[in-house]
Formats: sequence, structure tokens, C-alpha cells
Amino acid sequence: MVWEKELNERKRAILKSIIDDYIQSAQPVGSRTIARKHELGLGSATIRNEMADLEELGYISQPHTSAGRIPSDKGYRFYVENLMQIQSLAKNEMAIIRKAMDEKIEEINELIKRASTIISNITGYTAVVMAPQLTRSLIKSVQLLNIDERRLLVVVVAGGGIVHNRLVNHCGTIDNTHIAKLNQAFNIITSGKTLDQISMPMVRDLQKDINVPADVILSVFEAIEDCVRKIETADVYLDGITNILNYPEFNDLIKAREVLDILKEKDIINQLVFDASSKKQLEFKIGSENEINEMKDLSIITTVYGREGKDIGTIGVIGPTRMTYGKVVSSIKYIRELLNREMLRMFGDDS
Amino acid sequence: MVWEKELNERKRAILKSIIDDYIQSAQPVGSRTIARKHELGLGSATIRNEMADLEELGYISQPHTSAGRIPSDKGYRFYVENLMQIQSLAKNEMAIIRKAMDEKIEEINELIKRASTIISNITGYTAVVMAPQLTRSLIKSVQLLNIDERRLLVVVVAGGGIVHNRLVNHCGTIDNTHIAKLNQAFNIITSGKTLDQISMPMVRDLQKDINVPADVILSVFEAIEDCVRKIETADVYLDGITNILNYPEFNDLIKAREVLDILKEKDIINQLVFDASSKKQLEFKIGSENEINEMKDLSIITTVYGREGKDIGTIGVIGPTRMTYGKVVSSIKYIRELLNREMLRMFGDDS
DNA sequence: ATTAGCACTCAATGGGTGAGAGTGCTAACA
DNA sequence: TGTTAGCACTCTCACCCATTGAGTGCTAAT
Repeated sequence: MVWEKELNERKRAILKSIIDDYIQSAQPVGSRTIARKHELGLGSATIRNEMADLEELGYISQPHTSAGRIPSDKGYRFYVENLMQIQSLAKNEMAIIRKAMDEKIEEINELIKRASTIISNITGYTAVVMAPQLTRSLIKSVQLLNIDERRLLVVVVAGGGIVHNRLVNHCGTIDNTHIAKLNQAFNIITSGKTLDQISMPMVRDLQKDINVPADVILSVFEAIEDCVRKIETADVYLDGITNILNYPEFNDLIKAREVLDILKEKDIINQLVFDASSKKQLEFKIGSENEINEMKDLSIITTVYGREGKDIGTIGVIGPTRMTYGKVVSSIKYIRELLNREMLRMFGDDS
Repeated sequence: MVWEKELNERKRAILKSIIDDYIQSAQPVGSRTIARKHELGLGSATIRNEMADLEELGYISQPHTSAGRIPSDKGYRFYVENLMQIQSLAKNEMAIIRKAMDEKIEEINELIKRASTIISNITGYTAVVMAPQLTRSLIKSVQLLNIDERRLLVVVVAGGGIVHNRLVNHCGTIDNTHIAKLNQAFNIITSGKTLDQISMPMVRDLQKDINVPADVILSVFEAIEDCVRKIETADVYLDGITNILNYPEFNDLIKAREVLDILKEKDIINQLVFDASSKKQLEFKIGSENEINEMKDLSIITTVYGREGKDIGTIGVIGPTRMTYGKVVSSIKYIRELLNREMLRMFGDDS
């Protein structure tokens, strides 16, 4: 029995060769291949012995007796933590990305969408981007606009320049003076507060001061609630979902469909990304490390972006466990830089 | 040689049987099957003769010599126009649909999204819904709101209760009186007009009257343009894209991927649906009738909804040519009714 | 006009076989 | 003692071939 710490140089080199090769070829890799392609100065028999050890330790496995070895999830885990070399982006790739991100975009959601498209194009996998999440966000101001006799528009502005609106239908006509009063009153009780800090009694009190039907006030308040909810629900964008169909591990239609369906479940993705977000700089979930069963053949690499401590979003890449980790990591890091810069430009330091 | 008009009763009955059977089984259907399953009181040999005729006329074809027949696009065309029986929805299906649509929804886009989900669930195919399209829509009003020292919010309201907004960054502080003036001025030159009716000189003139930097005025105008563009770009929702993977005709992964990718191209879908919308009540595009090559194995059934002459959207179903036309038609019709009703409720008669 | 019967065609199925890739083990070697 | 060449063994995969079965077209009988 050999200890994990005793993965000596040679074993590491061999493991790395196996994984590098497998990532590239998707075929079980045998001892001869390693001996030939990677110059380790070792005979195939030696490598065979080492491979037997690695298998016993659980880093690799054999699909069947007379096949080569494929990395296990544990193998990949060791690879990303110790062996992988980060493969920096080519000059022209960087140029392409920068060009796409430099186009003037004024809306945060457009920016995010753009970023996800770029990542999926550059990596060839599925990109997932979660917009900056503002939980418990403060309401900056509320505006009521008279659209026509029967409708009001409620506009809620939160920090970071995020705006949502909602129509409110009502029956009677309400003249502009009343609207203005209502507007002012609502601003007093809402601005600078989070949603939970606004109590119903406050809203009811409004009615005494202003001569507007109670149900209108209630509807307006519901609309505000609705807008805040929308603001606090982080948007998630996926791009390149069908990319996974390119990889031989998903040749099986049933499996492919399962995976596609899972990726469509925004809730799940949300959860997935959310889990991953808070802790580290760069988070790997490899194969069976995902709780979700249908994703046991997928890996997901995520990282956070945004202004530290204020509003952070998540970007990530989903692909087969046999992923080009080195390249994906550098792509994600690069995009993160650009996103951070852009967010700073758009929002400055306010919150 | 037999004429198309001379598709006699018997040929029609046989053609219908073939298509019904093929839609259900996805297998080439032979003369024996027809003779046994559908009681036409005919021997298989007779049916064989008739089938030979139908093949010569182009309604059906043989994948290879010793296989049964499958319908051609021409066959399906004849089927939907003359043979198909509309298969009305089951009571409980109608109940499910109604229940889903009756939930209180205040936003048109939510409603549309909901509708597409329902259709794809009920039919098992891909649903496509285009939101009501307001080309050349009149601007009802424009509102400017001061967000903070450096930002303005521009809100554009169009007919039908459609609202879009956009932030404008500026450098200097602008006080509320100026905002109000600018607001009023913009309203005068924009409201009741379409975008093309607003000329640049008009915008430039504003500057003389109001003491606000020229670039701010320009930015605001750009924001208005942007909002109008968004209003006029009809949203398209697709639901159940991966449903097509359920059908054996897309067992081929390459083909499946092609189709999925095509469906993701919103532009193409837009075009597709747009083409289909104007003319008839119910529009069928069967297989090769689609211009797009990747869609030659798909059929699309569309119809329009909305308030006649005012704003019409499109709903449709995309599936394999071997589609359960009868059921899809009734589903679409039913959803259309509900959508129309709902739109009327939400928008009343205004425009 | 219809149909029973028959010869024919062709795709699909399944067993059999050989090639190839890879392993584990042993014995020889530095 | 670590390394390696050699060899027997295992297992998959691709290919071939015969068989099967569904379906046709044609002909002759009803």
C-alpha cells in the first residue's frame, strides 16, 4: 500500500501524461503510447507497473481488462490541483475577446450575455454566467408615472443602476397631483430600505394622508415588491449548451438529452453556481463531486467576479470531465479581469 | 397516368391510413398492415396496386425496394388539407391548459412565455411564440428620472402598455428643474410619433431652449431610440427545444445538433415565424417547404393571435414532418383563443 | 376489378473469426 | 534492486456471411 503523499515524481509525470493524452484523444491510453509520445525515458513495462500502482490508488481505471487506462475523478482532482499547466491564451484569442468586450455596452445584462457567448466560443464548452446578485438590496427610489386613465407605471431603482418596472391597472382616474403625492409618500417609506424593512402598517397609513383608493395603494405596493423580487433574482445566462453534443462522451442520445434538459433547468444551474461562488478564487467540481446525478460526467469550473464585498456574480464553464482544464482556467481568468474592469467603469464605487 | 383530382375515395382512404400509421409508428408501412389494421375491406394485393399508383403520383415513397411506404412532403400536404381529422383535446388537457393560463399574470411577456411552455408540454414538440409585434409603434410618452448625480433614467412608454427603459450616464450635475423642462420638451417632440418622424433638427433645437449640455440631450435621444428599437423587436420564445431529440428521425447526433443550433438562431426563427404570420388563419410549412436546408425534415405550424389589425403575434409548433397534425392544430387553436381573451383583458381596446 | 400465390429483393440480425491493442507476469539484465 | 524485453493471455472491434422476415411486383385465377 502506497500513500497519497508518496506519489513520487515519476508517478506524477506518468499520471499527467495519461490525463493530458486522454483529454486530447478521449481514448483509453496504454503504456506503449505513454512510452512513445512523452519522453520520460522509460520502457513501457515500467510504466505498466506504475500504472498498476496508480490504479490501485484510484487515480485511474480500466474500462475492461485489455484496454488502456482512463483517469478517474480522483485523478482529475489531483491533476487540477498539482499537475495541470495553465495554458495561456493565444495572442489572437486575447485580441478577439478584448475586441468583443470593448464594444460599448451600456447595460449590465448585455455585458453578461456577451461574456457568456465569448467564453463558450473560446473554450468550446457551455458557459454559464450569473449576473451580479444583489440580495437584500436597498431601494434607491420609486417613481410612479401616469400612463393613461387606467394605468400607472411603477419604476423601482436599486443600487448599481438596476431598474425594473411594472404596470398597475386600476379603475378610477387618478389625477397627477395625487400621483405626485403618492409618489413622494412611497419614496419616504421605501427609499434606503430593503424590502423586509417596509411593513404593511406603513403602507396602510398612506391611505389616511392621501385620497386614493386603498386597492390602488395596495397594487402599487405589490408592484414594488414584484420589482424588488426581480432585482434580487439573479439572471443566469447559458451559452453554447449544444456544444456538449460535440464530445464523444455524449454520443448516447438518451444521456445527451438528460444533460441538455438539466442545463435548461435554471434553478439547478443557479444552485450549482451559487454553491460554487462564495468560497475560493477558482472552484472546480469534477464529475461525481456534483450532487446532481445527471451531471456525474460533467465538470464545472467557476469563479466570482464583481466588486468585492458589494455585488458579486459568477462565471463558469461546464464541460465533460475530460475538459481542457488548463485552457479553460486561463480563459475564465481573463474574462474575469475584463468583466471586473467593465463593472467598475459602469458602476464606479457607488452601491 | 392519373390526375390529382382523380385521387378517388379509396386512394384517399389508403393514403390517410398510411400517414396515420406512419405518424404513429415512424416505420414504413406495408400493404398487409393497412389491410389488417384499418378495416377498408380490401385485400393486401389491391392495396399494393393502389400504393403503386400513389407512389407514382408522388404522395408516398419507398426507402428501398422491399420496405413499406412512407409519406412524402406532398403526401403530408394533401393530408393536412384534405384528410386529417382534427383530434380535439381531452377534457383534462383543456383543464390543465386553462388552469395554467388563468393564473394571474400581469405582464405580456410572462403570458407569452407561459403559453409557449404549455404548448410544448401538450404537444410534445417545440413551441415558438412571438410576442405581439408593434412595428412603427407610436411613442406614448417619455419620462426622464434623476437617478443620482451622474445618471438619468429614460423611460419610454408605447401603446399596449409596453415599457422600456435605459440608463444614461452624464458628467455634470443637472438639477430637477432642468430635468423637468427637458422631459416636457422631449414629450412634445416625441409623443404620438413614430421614431422616423422625429428629426435630428428637432432634437438639436431643444438645446437652444434649455440650458443643458448638448451631449446629454444627444445621449437621451439615443436612449429613446434604443428603447423604441427594443419595443419594436418582437421577443421570441422557444420552449421544449430538446423535445425533438425524442423522435427517432433525429437519432443521428450530427443532424440533431444541426437542428438544435438552427432553433437557437433567433433571427432565423423570427424570419420563419414572420413569413408565416400574415396570410392565413393557420399556416403549414411541411418539410422541404421550408427554405432553410437544415429544416427540411421539420414541419412548422403557425397561427396569429392578438387584436386584429392592431398588434398581432404568432404562435407555432415545430416538430418532425411526421407530426400529429390533428392534435397540434387543435392545441394551437385552443391556446390562441385563450391568448386572445387574455390580451383583450390586459389591453382593452386602446392601442 | 379483385385477390391469392409466388418469386424476388433488401435491410437487419446474429454468430463466427481474425486483428489489434493492451495487460500482467516472468526472467534476464545493469 | 530497479528496469526492461518477451510472451501468453484477454477483450473489443470490425468484418463477413448466412439467415430471417417484411414487403414488393407480377401473374393467374376468381
